[in-house]
Amino acid sequence: MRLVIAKCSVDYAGRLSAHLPLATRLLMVKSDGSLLVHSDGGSYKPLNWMSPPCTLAIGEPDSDQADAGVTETWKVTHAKTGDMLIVSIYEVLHDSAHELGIDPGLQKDGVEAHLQKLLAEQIELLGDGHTLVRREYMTAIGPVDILARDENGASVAVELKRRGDIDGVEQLTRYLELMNRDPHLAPVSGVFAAQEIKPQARTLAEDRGIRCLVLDYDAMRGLDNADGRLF
Amino acid sequence: MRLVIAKCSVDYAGRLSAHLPLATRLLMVKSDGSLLVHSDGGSYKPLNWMSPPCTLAIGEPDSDQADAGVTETWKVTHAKTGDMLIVSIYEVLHDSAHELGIDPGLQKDGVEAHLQKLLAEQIELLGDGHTLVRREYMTAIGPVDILARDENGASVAVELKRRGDIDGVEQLTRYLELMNRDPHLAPVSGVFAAQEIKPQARTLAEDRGIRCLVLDYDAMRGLDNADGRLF
DNA sequence: CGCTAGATTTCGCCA
DNA sequence: TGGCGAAGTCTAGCG
Repeated sequence: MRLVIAKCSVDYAGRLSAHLPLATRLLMVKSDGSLLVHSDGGSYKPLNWMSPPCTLAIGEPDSDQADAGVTETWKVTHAKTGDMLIVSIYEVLHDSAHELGIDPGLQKDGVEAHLQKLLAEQIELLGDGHTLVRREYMTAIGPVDILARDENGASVAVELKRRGDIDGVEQLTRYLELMNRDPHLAPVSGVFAAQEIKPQARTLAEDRGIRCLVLDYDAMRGLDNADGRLF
Repeated sequence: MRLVIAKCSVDYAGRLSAHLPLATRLLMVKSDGSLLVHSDGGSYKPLNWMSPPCTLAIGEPDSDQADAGVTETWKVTHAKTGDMLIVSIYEVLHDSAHELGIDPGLQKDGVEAHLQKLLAEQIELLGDGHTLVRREYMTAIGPVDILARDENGASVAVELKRRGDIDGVEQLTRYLELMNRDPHLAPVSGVFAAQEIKPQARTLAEDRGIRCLVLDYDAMRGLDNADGRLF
């Protein structure tokens, strides 16, 4: 990665035309040739950029540009789309290159995983007297998100989704069918829990005797995090 | 703006939880306190970030972290939402600060607006003998991009898009349905004009008797702008 | 100030 | 690989 702080103007011609007047900016050249033009504010979005795959060609200014004070021009082209980004550099204030290597990438703790953890901790959200048996309860056709017991000790299988769609109801139905054949577990009732449950999914679930539970993620997180669990 | 290249790991807790394993990355601290964590690839989107308004606090690692090799910790908090970004720095490879000043900002030449202007000027692109009635012709359900007349004086409604998708065809269909109920206008034919028309959209449009017109933006701009404003 | 629609959106999933 | 939907979306216009 190469970092250049320079007084420059920028022109983009591609899906639209855009122009950045002369100012001091950060030019970030990534190892794939892509270029980001950042100002010292705003959001994470650059003022202008070129996405990979693209190629950077550094050239001399023509006489007109040289007269105007341009010392070098960067031309970034996207081979496929023909998009073009032209940076006219007037003064370089900083220039450094760095070897970063390949990034292992972001690990997102998906909302579903987090919801599962939170619901396991707040199992009473299923109803008074409910107790957790275990998360990821294994069955022959895959893990049930949460297995619990209700106030009478009867088994409750919970399928968790961020968005409750018909697929999730079908999935839970299969688990319930299987688990209800196991005399150690039966009778097993089902709870379909999600931040948002689609009307079709709710209709299908209730038709099959599966209870629907809409979860308030923020509230659950707030409860869990009131004492500052993470840091 | 402060630029730091460092071996670091990053944790984010806010609307979601995310973790970046130890690797060398660019940390960009903008003058509004916001932080961007960039890798040497990908798109313009940072691996992780904190949007302004937020505050950066640099602190010492605790003993556990120090044992693990952490030399300093950055804690960026968003006062309003409570979002938190924690950067654990293991080694600083580069550190520089730069005064950039306020950026004058991007000047965009919008494409759809520009296309509309260009097509209005080059209305004969619709076909020989076509004449412009007006741009943004108002109807009860919104403005039609361009209303024209064909060589026989019959009304032509034009829907303009940068990329022609099914939505645009639906939109034009609604306009046509409405306008064809107006005896002053009927019969109104439709033209779906875009720089690029998706096959599905073309099929739908032609099935409804709507003509498709692919526009060559560069050629249109070239005609309009023969003196070459940009390059 | 909240809502809405567009974005040079980008990103990820799934068919 | 293309289409579709979500995003820690961001951003600008408008009521």
